[in-house]
Amino acid sequence: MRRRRDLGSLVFVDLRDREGIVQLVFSEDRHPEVFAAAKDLRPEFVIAVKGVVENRMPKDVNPHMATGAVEVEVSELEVLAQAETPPFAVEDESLVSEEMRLQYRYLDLRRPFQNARIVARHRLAQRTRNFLSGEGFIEIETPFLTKSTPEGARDFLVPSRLRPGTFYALPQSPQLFKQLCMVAGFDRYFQIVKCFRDEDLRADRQLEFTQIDIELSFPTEDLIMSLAERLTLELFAEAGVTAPEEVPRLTFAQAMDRYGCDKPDTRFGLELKTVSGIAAATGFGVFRGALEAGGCVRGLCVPGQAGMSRKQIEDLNAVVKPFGGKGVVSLMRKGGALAGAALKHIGEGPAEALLDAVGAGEGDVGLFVADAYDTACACLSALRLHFSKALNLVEAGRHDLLWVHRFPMFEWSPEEGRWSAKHHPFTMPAQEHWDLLESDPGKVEAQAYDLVLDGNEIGGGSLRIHRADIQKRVFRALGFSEASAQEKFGFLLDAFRYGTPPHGGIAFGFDRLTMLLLGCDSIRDVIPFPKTTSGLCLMTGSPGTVDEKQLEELAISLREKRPE
RNA sequence: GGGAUCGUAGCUCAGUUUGGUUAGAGCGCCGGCCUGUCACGUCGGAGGUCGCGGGUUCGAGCCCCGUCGGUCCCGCCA
Repeated sequence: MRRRRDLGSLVFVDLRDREGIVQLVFSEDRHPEVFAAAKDLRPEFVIAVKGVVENRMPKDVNPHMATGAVEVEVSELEVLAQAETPPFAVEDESLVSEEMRLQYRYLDLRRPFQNARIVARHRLAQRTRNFLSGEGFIEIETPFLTKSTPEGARDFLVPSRLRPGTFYALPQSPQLFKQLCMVAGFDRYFQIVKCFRDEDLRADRQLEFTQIDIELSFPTEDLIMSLAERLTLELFAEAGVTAPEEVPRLTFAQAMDRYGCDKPDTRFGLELKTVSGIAAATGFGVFRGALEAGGCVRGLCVPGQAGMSRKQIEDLNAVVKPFGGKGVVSLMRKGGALAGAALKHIGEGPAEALLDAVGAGEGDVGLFVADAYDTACACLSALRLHFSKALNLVEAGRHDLLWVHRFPMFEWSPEEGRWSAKHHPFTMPAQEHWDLLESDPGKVEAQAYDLVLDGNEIGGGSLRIHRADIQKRVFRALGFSEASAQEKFGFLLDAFRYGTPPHGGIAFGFDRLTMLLLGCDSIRDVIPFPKTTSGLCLMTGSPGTVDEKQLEELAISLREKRPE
């Protein structure tokens, strides 16, 4: 039960279940035998009642309540379980810190709106299963206790008792197994499956999370994209969210050029422009320095913001700082004249040209960042998002889906002094770039694609390498020796020797997608029992220490963590 | 690994700027009254290691150092 309203010789009780609420009436006149017991009812008691469902008198109807026209006149009452006063009211309206919600997660989940999110998640999962089954995919389970692989995220390790000193790893994704399903002739595979990555958490990242994992044989990029789009639209429909009419495709290079980001939010403009040519013609040291170092000058126009205060402009530097930006140069057209702190260094003529280049008219401000291309992109992308929030530029109810594809195959890792796979090492390089694998790995494009929803990556995949010779060349480009490739992935290379269909697939971040479709701000809201950003479960207290006996059985001895 | 921010009653918060008598509010809780409530009303009451540890001071919720925990971000997350 939810709440009791005691009017003396008349007691009302709201009775709640998963479906909703109904009002019970305990009347001293009509049922004195149960009336006394009703006085002792308290919130969260579990009760069973018998009574007659009656229409309320017209004046007593509650129009705000789905069941407000009826009530149950109770003649028998049994208290199945009493309840202590909960630490917070089990009501949608009660304000509770997330710490409390996570500590008493079962009470938080009991709240109708939170309960509904978990039910909605179930519906999305079921819709996924039905859709993919209908498309001829079969759900195949893959192991959680598997082998640690290099590349990618940190693994969670599970010690083996039967072979002391050895460890299983929990899968970062079922990637290798789904490819082996293709080798095994399953043709179309899917799975709604937990993945484990021992990395730092965020509002949209958990240590364990759920993917909709899909793989098929004899694919093309178009085939996979079209399948993924149809699945996504099914899920939009299930969630009751209006889907966008088209799903445009951008190459990675185009996305960086226009938005400075590989998962752009396209629901608002503020597109980026490169103005290096104009900037080079000025004597401005900030511009010259960046250009001489091989960088660029890029900018964007924020309409109608020429009136920003000096402090607001100053604060923009703080927006770009976390992304390695040194600062933002701003120019305004205000009252027919130019303004901006750097105007005197840039000069009126070049300033006009810069503002023209980003499309800034009267009342607008142009913001410019001079830096290495990647840094400039990151800073301007951050500025785009900053202004979209500050100026509320996203139209309510609008959702944009788009593909970003043809990612670079490799990115240079300065720490390790080698190339590393941007997607993963099993991604098929574009065929016309195979010759560059040895000569110029940085120019190789991958047949990989990400699906982006409102600036969030909700899915990503690729066509895979199905030929052992290409796979070996990619491993070599990544700096794996023949021996280490064989040791880590030998089973995959072996499998490829026995006839492997071309294959490819995609994986959706199911939690993240659910979060976005339900309009939640945190992935934790759609996960029944999530962990905090420091990886703790406040309800169970995990992770925890274990008995010496358990460690002994595993032949594990603990040692002090070495100071960094 | 780094940055920001928060931690005061069961819950949500004010009080910290400028150290000073007995730390407050709303909700909840407990008790009384109430026959049409549905955020019931009304009268009364209880309830505090100010996250924890140390320091400065005649005196610390308030200042300093450390630590634990929540949240957000950078790095990281193929």
